[in-house]
Amino acid sequence: MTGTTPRERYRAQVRAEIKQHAWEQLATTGVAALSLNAIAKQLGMSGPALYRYYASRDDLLTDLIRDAYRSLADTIQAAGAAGADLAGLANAFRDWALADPHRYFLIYGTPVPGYHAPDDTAQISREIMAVLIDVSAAQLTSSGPSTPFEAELDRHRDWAGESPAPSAALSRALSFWTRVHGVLSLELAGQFTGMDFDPALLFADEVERLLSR
Amino acid sequence: MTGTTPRERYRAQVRAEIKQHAWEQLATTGVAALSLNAIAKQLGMSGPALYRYYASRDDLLTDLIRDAYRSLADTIQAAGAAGADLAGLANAFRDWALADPHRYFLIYGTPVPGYHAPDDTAQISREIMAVLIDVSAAQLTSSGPSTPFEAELDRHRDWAGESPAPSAALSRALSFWTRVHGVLSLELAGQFTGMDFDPALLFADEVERLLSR
DNA sequence: TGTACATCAGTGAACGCGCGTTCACTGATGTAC
DNA sequence: TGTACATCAGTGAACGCGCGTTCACTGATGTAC
Repeated sequence: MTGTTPRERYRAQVRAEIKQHAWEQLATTGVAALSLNAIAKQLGMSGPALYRYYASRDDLLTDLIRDAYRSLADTIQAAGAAGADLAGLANAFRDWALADPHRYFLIYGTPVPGYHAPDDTAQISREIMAVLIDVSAAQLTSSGPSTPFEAELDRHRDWAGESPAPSAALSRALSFWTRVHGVLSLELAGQFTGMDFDPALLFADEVERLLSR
Repeated sequence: MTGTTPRERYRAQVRAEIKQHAWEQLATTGVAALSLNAIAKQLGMSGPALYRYYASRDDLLTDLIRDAYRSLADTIQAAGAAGADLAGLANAFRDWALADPHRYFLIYGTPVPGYHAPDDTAQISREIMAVLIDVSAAQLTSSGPSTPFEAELDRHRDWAGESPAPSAALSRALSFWTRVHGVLSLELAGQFTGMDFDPALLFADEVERLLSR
């Protein structure tokens, strides 16, 4: 902490309050209806006052998205550092998503035409992927027969950075991501409503099959 | 066709034009910005004129959603009737989604708080699921060891209707759905941007592993 | 085939709303000497 | 410790916009005799 003045602390606190109300609004009315004026009203302030804290509506939205990414990356990295295997990572993922579905959809939901996510989220995305790859690599037992997709990954693996992981690990990390997202996003969207099985079991099933292949 | 009068034909045609422009607007500005006034302007009509064709904005949106569901169900049923196996169904799914990503997200995307899909879409959803279950059952070779999730499905299978399919088929149909959606939705949302592998191979890989388990 | 009437598509004005954002201003808080 | 000044949070008025929706009306199209 560089010497924080009272004013700086106050600013940070108000920004936090704005964000908190923004999340509530996101949950009740959706991302499209996120409104600076409405937040100001909830805070008991006039609309223009918020412009002391955010340059525009998009600026606030960007901050929310960045926070969501950062929070997810921290969660996954913590699980990885604690020695979690793929099943453990999956559970961390799921718990994080269930804790706040709107935050999950802010990252992985329907893209909003015209809105471009800030560049640094791509970096955070790679951080998450790096953990998935590491844990996948550690959990690989036999190399097994290489698939067409793994051959493809041998040719296109720049996105994995300098990772020395075999393409089987990259392939498994991608499968992990898509399977976790597949079950989670349908569950959070309520697509299983009316089928009263426990989504957690379907989720666990999908993750478990990542290994036995 | 019950005797269609010229007026009825005209009405149907204008409704179709409205929907067509609605889809274009959906693609360029997103579902939240779908606006009757804007569509009217594109059609060269005044705003209130559209109320001859749709009772409200939600009414139009509901019609779009219903059409999207119906189109997907028709596609899947046609593939099933043509004797497609799971890989064939998956390709039909993917082709349909790639043909119009916004239509896909209208069904499977981030739910809009406060908006409730029309009841008959649930029925169409079951039609789709019925095809997945049938094809899964036909393609089952050995019953194999029952999983915890299949045991769960033995207890909760009302959603599958009167289907005589074994729970292994239900389980496989659900895996099919979540895997297909997992890869497809991330691909369509542009989450693979920057990783230049071919998403089709990842997709095929995930579907293929449904069988070898 | 022609006339009288009913139906219905489309218009323009209007209402009330909330939005993002700008601007000139007030009043409180912090800083420098 | 006190005074002079700079900084900055917040206000209220205002602008322009587009939205969904209602309403009374015009004019064209179809129907019945």
